[in-house]
Amino acid sequence: MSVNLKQLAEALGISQTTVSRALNGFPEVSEKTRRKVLDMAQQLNYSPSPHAKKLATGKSKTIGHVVPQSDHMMINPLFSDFIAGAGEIYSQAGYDMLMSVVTPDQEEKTYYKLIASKRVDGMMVHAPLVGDTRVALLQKLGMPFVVHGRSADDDDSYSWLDVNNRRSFQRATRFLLDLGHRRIALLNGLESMTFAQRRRIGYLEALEEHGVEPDPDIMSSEDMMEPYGYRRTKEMLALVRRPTAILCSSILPAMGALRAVQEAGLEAGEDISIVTHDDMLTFLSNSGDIPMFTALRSSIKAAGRRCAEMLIEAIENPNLEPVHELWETELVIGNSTGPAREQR
Amino acid sequence: MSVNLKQLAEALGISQTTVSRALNGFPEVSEKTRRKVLDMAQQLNYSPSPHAKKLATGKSKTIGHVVPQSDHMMINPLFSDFIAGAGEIYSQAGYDMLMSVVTPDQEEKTYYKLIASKRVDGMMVHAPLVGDTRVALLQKLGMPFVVHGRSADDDDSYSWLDVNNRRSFQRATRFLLDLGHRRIALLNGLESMTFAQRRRIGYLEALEEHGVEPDPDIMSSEDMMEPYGYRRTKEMLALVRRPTAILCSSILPAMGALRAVQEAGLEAGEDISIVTHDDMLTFLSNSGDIPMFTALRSSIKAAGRRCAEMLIEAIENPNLEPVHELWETELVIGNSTGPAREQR
DNA sequence: AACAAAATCCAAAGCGGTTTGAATTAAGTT
DNA sequence: AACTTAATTCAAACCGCTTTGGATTTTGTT
Repeated sequence: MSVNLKQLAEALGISQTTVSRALNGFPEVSEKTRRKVLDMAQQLNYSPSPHAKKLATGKSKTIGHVVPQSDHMMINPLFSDFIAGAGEIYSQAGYDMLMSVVTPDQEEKTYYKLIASKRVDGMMVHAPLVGDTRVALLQKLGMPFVVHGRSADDDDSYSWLDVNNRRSFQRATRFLLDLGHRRIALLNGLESMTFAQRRRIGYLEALEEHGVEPDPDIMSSEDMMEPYGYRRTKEMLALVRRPTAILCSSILPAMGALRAVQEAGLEAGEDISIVTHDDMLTFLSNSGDIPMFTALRSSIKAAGRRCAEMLIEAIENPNLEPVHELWETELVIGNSTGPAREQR
Repeated sequence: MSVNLKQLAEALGISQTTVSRALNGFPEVSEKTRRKVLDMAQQLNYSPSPHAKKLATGKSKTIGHVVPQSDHMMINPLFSDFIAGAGEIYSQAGYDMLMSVVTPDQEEKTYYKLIASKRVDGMMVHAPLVGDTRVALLQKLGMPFVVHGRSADDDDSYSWLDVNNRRSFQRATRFLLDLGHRRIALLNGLESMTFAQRRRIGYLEALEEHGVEPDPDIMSSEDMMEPYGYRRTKEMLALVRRPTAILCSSILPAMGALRAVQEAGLEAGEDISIVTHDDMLTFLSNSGDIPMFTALRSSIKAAGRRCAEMLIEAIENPNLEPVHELWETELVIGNSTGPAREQR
């Protein structure tokens, strides 16, 4: 059905060495021979054994993703979009994606093992935590990697791609302030994630610019799920001084918030405004002629694609400088915002 | 930092053969030597090279998932939960997960390649389509696989795990009929997927039992996304004879439906009932004291786990009979259903 | 003590590629 | 034609493990 190098070489009456070189585009083989080899390879349906190749070269043409089996990551619907983007690029570039789902306590060990056993040529790091140890580990082990997000503000010693979360939330908050809102709630993600921290900072900065005192009662930080948005919004609507606007960290809590608002007989964009960060999840699209939510948009799938490109680049050119990309979000006006209403 | 077999053997003053056998639990090595070998292996931090092992044994200890990069699969939020479940089991059993994101036209070729190159020991097949070719292909190639879902009703020649979709939707429909509903809408998933077909059949069977004529105007079949539920519900609410109940194929369109209902100033569970199939997505949990939706529940993550177990079982015992599991859903009563209201 | 059987252990040959160092051939000079 | 030099090609070693077939040692019998 298909042959190996040896058989191919025999069929051609040429040594394995030459055949191997011809196939791998080495310069020291004549074009004539190369043609012959390629033709015969095609004809005999030759395809090299990845295992043998990996053993011989020490490269695996594989990129590792280790996903902690906790309620914070896999839970994350962002995950599948990011993977879809990255996977697309991997396939095109001839890389395999190795995914390891592990309990958090196994995480570090898994990195070690994947790297020590040479099963991967590079690692993709998701959602860095505050004080994340993975970056240091990977640097120590000398493994190429790209971080989706950033650990610390000033660390440019590795490649990352991040959304300008601070600026993004600053803009959104300003936007609401400009509409006259003064009680602006923040439904943030878990602030153990660095991006959530940055978002809060941006939000606070904008409030301060406008001399608005932040109110802890209308700021929260939890896993970005629908019920969270619902519950917190319901609670806040019951406050004496309830917020006139809500800023959400993801479309899931935003949907929860909207549900609570509707259930209270209020109308989003009229009685209360909602702005959300929108990762453009394929299955929760905030589209339509006029989007349902006013949103800060940035495609997570596109981020996956770009991260994959960066990583492959880094693998194939080991001594490139680290690359950093800070993406700005798009502020898209939808139906969920309007001027602040008077409130007693 | 770490040694290979040869070095380990030298350190012990024993042949590689014996060391290898000791490590792999062969019987022809004395317990005394085995102990010595294991101790020294530990001490020298020996861990076998997976590449070399794969090359020598022909096994890869890897399970392949090929995900078509279309709007139907990756889109699918079910995906990440299923992966989380399966990945958990793989890790425990020492298997790697290889994920290939490909354009649909590359799909079949990808299966071929993964198998021909021995990169995988087994394949997981998701969401079979009507007239799916993957099963036949895998059978032809003699590769162990498990299907999450089923291709055809009577095909027991391979292992699958499926939810009893027909029965599930039959029950849900009966439940609504028993509450007095007669105009029951169906927001089905794409009927190119076999499970969606089965759901429709169950729905129709229940209607027929009660002598209710199905009405195509309130039956539809699309990708299971939020906007779909919203749009269709909005349309249907505008009908002269509008439905008094809606049966949804997933929690996403159900949320869309709920949004449309609330927006129309109606109350779910009072003015209109909603029942949905609930895959228990970790990020869209239909929980709480009383769940938001009355739902047919079946955990997709648990399915992932079980499928992984079945597949590993099949890989390690090649001549086992195919296994079939048909899971019943749990019918959980939530806030979204109630008796039918009179309608003019 | 002698011999067969059982228990251990080992050298070497794969698995299927890449790569080094040397040999052969072709092309270029004088 | 003789001699360099450059262009091709090759045999063999190597990557790190498994496994076959045989050799050696131990144990059990009579």
